[in-house]
Amino acid sequence: MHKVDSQFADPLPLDFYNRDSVTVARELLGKVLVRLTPQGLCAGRIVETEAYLAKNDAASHAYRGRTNRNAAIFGPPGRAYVFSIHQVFCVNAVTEPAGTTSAVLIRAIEPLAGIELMAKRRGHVRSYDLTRGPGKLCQATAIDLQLDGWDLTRGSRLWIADHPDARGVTISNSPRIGLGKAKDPLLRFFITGNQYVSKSRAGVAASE
DNA sequence: AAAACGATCTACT
DNA sequence: GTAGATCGTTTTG
Repeated sequence: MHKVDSQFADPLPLDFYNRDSVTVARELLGKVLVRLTPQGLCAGRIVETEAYLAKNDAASHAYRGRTNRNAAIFGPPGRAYVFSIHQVFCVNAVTEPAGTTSAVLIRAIEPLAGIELMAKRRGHVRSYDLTRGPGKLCQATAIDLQLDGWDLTRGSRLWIADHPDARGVTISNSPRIGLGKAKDPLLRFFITGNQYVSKSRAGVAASE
């Protein structure tokens, strides 16, 4: 088995996720998404997130009730919610206590480790396209439906850790992506100026 | 059983 | 900046 690089070894604890989605979405920026497979370890710094709220959030997958697909977001925090759409997968971190339906979508990461492996999975694309986008980062790190409901606090297969060189990040936010979402509150968060943040959707409201 | 719907991506101009 | 591909999941008849 591959030895986990000690700088990424400690998963964020349950308490980190057991808070409201907006707080978790903001604080996930700068953290490191870690994926361990038999092929090796991949890791990337989270640079873009999007919060989905428990109640009155028509954009949430849980808004119209529980189904087989969205069961994970009705469960406890600190788990992954993975779904497929348009031939790709997207990954969320479930937040707030079990029974609520909040989550944070991971929209982009900046590659830190296992870059060769990620590039192999993605095929030949320009470097900044490697993990810029929720579907792309899942392809690069081999996240699929097998990880739906996975416990992110276990520190195996898939987890999130502190950045080894913790430093302040400058955060901005902007409306959600997608049609009809323009009037939504500012629930998409990203690290200002990072090349792996979605282009053409630059932030509107600086904060922090 | 059929139809509709995207928390997307790529390839254009 | 936008059109079109594409398919698993959900909803409807």
